[in-house]
Amino acid sequence: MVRQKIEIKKIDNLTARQVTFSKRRKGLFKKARELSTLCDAEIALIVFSASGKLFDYSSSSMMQLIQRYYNQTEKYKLLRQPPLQLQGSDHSLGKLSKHFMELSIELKQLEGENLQGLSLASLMKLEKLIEGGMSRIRKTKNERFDDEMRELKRRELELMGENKRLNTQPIENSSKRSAFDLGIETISDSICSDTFLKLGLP
Amino acid sequence: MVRQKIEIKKIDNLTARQVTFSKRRKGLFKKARELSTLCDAEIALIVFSASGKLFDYSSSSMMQLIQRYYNQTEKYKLLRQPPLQLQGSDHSLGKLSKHFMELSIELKQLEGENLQGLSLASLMKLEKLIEGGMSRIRKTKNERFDDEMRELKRRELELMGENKRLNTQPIENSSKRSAFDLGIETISDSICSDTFLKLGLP
DNA sequence: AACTATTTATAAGA
DNA sequence: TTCTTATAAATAGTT
Repeated sequence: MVRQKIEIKKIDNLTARQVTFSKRRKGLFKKARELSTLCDAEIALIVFSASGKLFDYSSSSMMQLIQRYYNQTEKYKLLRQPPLQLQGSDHSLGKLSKHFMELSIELKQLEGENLQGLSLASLMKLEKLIEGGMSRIRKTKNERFDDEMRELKRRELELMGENKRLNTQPIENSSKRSAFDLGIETISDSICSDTFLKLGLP
Repeated sequence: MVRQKIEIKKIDNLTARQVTFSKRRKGLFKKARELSTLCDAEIALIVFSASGKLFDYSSSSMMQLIQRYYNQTEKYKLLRQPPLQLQGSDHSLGKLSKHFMELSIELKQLEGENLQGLSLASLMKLEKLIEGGMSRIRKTKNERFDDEMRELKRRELELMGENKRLNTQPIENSSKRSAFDLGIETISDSICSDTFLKLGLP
């Protein structure tokens, strides 16, 4: 950009790279401060050098800014992800259940960043607290799972019965059978892709 | 800075401020990208406009970068403040950490009544959500535990060294030695009752 | 760390 | 918003 225009790609020479890093970093931080002051913007800037040294600036509290960032992006994600209640059967989510979901999402947002501030004792308490909630979630989940299973079994029997009945009456029944298969596939699908895949499971 | 040099203070005129924000923001992000490319640096940049709109850039994953930032700053904190003030549990909780605690308590209160309204898929999602938080809690807890352990070991060695030194000087050392023993007992105590017994560790 | 020739960024105007 | 342009600021290469 000066004396001779340079190409924007990694600078090969180590010394030159370090010098440029130092100069441009200073420039970048200055620009960040200026933008914040001039335009009343909130800015967080984190820079790690290639050697791992940390440089940072934030116009106010780094914690608050990052929190605000999470809130925004998480809200956005929630909006664009037609969140699974729709495809399944639960239009029945009450207000409190929704609140519950929101809470756990907020929980998710919080732990990554704020855990660092907690003491060992606090972390242990937290673990116990959440363990308790978790066990009840698992219990309810398993009950619900049993319910689903029973329902599937029941439908299977029902369909098999129907199938048999149709077979005794020699009228085209292949379409009926494929309808059954489709039904099962849809349910498996909603468990697998929605729960396991989307959320990154074992 | 052009046509006429400007002073770095909040621009009064709203329109001018918005225009400048747009221009300088573009410039700032460009500089950030260039620095990252040229010097192999890791950069995270978060900008909120005065009106609350979010703009962000990160040379790799924002999450990873922020996590790395926390790790660094936490290490720094550990170095400056000799910890061990953990038994009188959480006076050290920041606002957000407190919020986290409150949330998990609310979570605990809620599940009893509201879990019933959730579908299997929702419950599974919830489980994963909380499991993720939990694993991070455990990870952080273990790191914290290691830190404390190391610090205790270091102090133990220090005291043993001092003790030896005092024993070689044959001036009334019996009182000194008992002081040493007392010190160790206090430390063991804090490990046993506070950490292992109270909260049930591996 | 300084210098300086150029490039780049940008304030003001259109 | 976008462009133009005069000028301030940043900086690559050099010392």
